[in-house]
Amino acid sequence: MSSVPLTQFPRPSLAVDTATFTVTGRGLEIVLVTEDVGLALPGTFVHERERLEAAVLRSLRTKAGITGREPEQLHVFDDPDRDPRGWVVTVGHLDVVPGSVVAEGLRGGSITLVPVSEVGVDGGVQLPYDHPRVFIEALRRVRDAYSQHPDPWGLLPETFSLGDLQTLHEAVAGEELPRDTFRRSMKRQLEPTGDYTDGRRGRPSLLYRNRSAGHSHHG
Amino acid sequence: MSSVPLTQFPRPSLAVDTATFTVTGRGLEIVLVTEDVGLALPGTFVHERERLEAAVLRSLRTKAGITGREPEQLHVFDDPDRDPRGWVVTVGHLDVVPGSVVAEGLRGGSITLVPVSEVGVDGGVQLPYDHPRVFIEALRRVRDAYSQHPDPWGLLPETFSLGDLQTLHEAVAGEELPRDTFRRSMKRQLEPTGDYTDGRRGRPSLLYRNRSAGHSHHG
DNA sequence: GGAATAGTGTCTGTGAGACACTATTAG
DNA sequence: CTAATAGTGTCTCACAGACACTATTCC
Repeated sequence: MSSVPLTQFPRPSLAVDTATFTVTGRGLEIVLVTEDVGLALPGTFVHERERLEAAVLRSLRTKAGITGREPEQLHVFDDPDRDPRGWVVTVGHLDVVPGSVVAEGLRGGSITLVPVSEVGVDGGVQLPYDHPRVFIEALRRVRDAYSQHPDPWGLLPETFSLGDLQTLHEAVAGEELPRDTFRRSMKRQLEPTGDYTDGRRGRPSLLYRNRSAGHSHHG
Repeated sequence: MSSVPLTQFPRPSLAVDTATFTVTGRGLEIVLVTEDVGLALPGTFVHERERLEAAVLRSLRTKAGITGREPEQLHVFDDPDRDPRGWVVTVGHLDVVPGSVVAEGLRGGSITLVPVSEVGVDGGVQLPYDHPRVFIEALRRVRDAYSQHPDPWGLLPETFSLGDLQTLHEAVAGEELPRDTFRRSMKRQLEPTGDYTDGRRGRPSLLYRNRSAGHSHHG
């Protein structure tokens, strides 16, 4: 970067698009909003001197009526012809929120939840623009993170049983997981609280908490 | 993204910075150029309707005198105060090139090679701006890729011995690797040619080639 | 022969996956 | 009691790491 005045260079419009996931009784779902082109990832242009993360949170709040948590950058889409209105560079993002957070948006009718298995397939929902690539990369990252850590985005409450955890992981992975292997690999990363569940059917189960409270879905 | 005219939004300047690695007799090194602020990663502003990859290759060619190969996006740096000249958003990139490619730039005196172990340490080279973060993330990715694949960026010639490959991997990793484990894990991913080295000291070794010719340093 | 490099065989520990069994609760 | 869930023990397989040995070449 040299010392040429900045005004000498034409500048692109900068936008963000966000793949937001949540887990419901139906499994892993993605949050979509209705645009001119149909169902799409919520996005917005970045305001002057606004941070990308702030733009993501703003778009989730105003377009989807939900409170984002920790937007994570995925990839920059820079095809100069990707938007017919002009030169627009978009940064794809990822976020994961608990079901309670999307409830408001759902009541308001501003968002649509779609199971990830129905995105991009025949008879399912087709996303516009570069959104399919954002979706695919975001889904890959979420599944990667959950295959290595108990609860990278803190979807579960402070304490939880291994059964709760496995139900969550199976929703994210979209398939059943072997029970014994799952428990052994997860127990290493969890801290037993000494308390037990009760009131449920079957034998009460030990409650655990995450060993390292801080989130870290990197690596 | 709504249908509001694009001109309604202020736009940031868009730039790229690239951490380019190469392997020399001294090990893994990074390509730096001299700017007002001292040694820095080569970078440039993105021209109108130019792709990020094209801007990266252009900056490597004009500032470093080297031919880039496959720039890969790392991360967007969006702190509005990161550049005193105004609102500049930078996309950090990564590339890895063979030693032969940097030779021209070295003769021209436009670049400086610095061993990665001397970047960011006391008594070593301090990078300006966000460049330390680009460097660290880029180094992590290169080491990750080489710990899983034989030669993700094709630094070795078409055929090579396991000894050559191990020397390369030890340069990248910055540490010695266990010989037997290294060979067994790599042999699975390589195809023996049936030919042997000759003219070297010691027992001649089988030559291998990469099983899948195409590059893929993703995952 | 000695130094240097290449290649192989074997043992141990760890962890994944499969399978089976016991334990504790609700109804 | 049965159904349902939780928890444990054991076996096998694959692979990493350590170690030791043999093989082939240059000097």
